[in-house]
Amino acid sequence: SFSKYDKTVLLPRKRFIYHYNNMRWARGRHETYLCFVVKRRIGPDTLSFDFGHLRNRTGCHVELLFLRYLGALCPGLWGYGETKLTYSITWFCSWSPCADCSSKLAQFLRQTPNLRLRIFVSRLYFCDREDGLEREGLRMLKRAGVHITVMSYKDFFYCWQTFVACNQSRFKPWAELHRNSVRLARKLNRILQPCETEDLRDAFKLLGL
DNA sequence: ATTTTCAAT
Repeated sequence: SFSKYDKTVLLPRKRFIYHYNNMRWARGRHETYLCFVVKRRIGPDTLSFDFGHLRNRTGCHVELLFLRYLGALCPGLWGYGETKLTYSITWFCSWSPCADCSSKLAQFLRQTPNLRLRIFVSRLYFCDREDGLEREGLRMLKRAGVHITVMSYKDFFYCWQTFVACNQSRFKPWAELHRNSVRLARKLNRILQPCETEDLRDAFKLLGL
């Protein structure tokens, strides 16, 4: 239930820096953090509705934990007719989702068209193999309408201001932040480019075959 | 050149 996480507690500075560091060899990050902002859409306007952060639990990746809390975070998401509300969620995750989470998220989002999701990630989780399931998972999310982006300086800066107990201290970027972000963004772009077989599938679909 | 990864002890 909602009370299981304390949304009033901000992330300690060191924890944020350690877990969101986008270094190439992120040794020992055996946890994943997810900072989120929930916005309710009313007509053309969006209103910030809630924010906070979550950490994975043993046996439950943080994305699926978030889905568990979704009903409490977005009242009216599953209403009928007039009572059905539209939400936009932006989350910032220290790792990109695994194949299983991507698949479950994509499936969930297809069933919930009144929910928009934007995902920022600090690092790419198991995305080295060309034919890896994690890569395909990210493409599935894209096809389900999710915008996935690698976090850049402005995103880390925003998270620092929003989710971290920064006590008005300014965000100090670590060495290589920008370089790593650019490298990972290029890698993600290559991953998200539809592969040849998908192009063919789309072409067949257009032709009605 | 190679290193890690929502742990497993």
